[in-house]
Amino acid sequence: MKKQSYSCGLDAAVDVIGGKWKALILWALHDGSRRFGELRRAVPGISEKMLILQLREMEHYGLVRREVYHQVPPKVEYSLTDFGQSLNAALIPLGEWGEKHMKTIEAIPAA
Amino acid sequence: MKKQSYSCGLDAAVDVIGGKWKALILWALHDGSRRFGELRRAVPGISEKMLILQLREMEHYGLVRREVYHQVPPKVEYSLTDFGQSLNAALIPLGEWGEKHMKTIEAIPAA
DNA sequence: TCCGATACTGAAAAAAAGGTAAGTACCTGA
DNA sequence: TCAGGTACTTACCTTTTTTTCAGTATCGGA
Repeated sequence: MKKQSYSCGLDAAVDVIGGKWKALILWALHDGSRRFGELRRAVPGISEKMLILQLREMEHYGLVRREVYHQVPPKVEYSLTDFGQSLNAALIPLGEWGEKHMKTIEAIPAA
Repeated sequence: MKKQSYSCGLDAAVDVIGGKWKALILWALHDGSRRFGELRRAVPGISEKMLILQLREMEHYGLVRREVYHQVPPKVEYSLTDFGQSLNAALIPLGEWGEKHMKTIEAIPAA
């Protein structure tokens, strides 16, 4: 999930949001901070394991900020950093493209 | 590489350009048609197998057009369809984001 | 005292993706 | 006759990614 050098900007960007879930998590965070459990519900189908794994990676990349509230029961809030927000903004056209062509894409047989 | 339904447009788009190579191939085709061998050289590090696999998938999705010239030695040209071009356009901001932050991304340790 | 909620962690297995290397067919030119 | 170029195909193997599922700690409330 990490190359040493990139052939172009898109290459680098794909490396960062690569995988099945990161883009969706980023998206789910676009309107403010969310707790772990909220995110799990916001990203349908994701397992707890994957959610944490991806969040940790995104935190490592500086896309996401993690804030722990020492309470019981525990509370952890995730939010986008400026870097994360800039990436999210760059993803908007792609999201719109997908929205526009979703019908077409869904109609394509899997095999 | 194909879900039944998508939770949002980005979800669908990521499904379409998912994987290590599709975005790069799309990119390599943005300025006109290319032959198989040209593409292989244009996308550094890709194996012939992966290139064909991805091209076939993209053809299947209607992103790429394949034209065979019955000559010897054989000649096959790949180019973007309008659909492919629209996707490519949606990827431009992402490419620019990657370009802009490439230094930052490269500086992040892999582990 | 036991249950539930929260946010995780770890091991193991399954599935998907990618890599390597060899082989195919065809004609051309040496 | 034989190597060379093109565009693949096939089989096999390794790596990476994702899933599954059980388990941890804490405290409040029934």
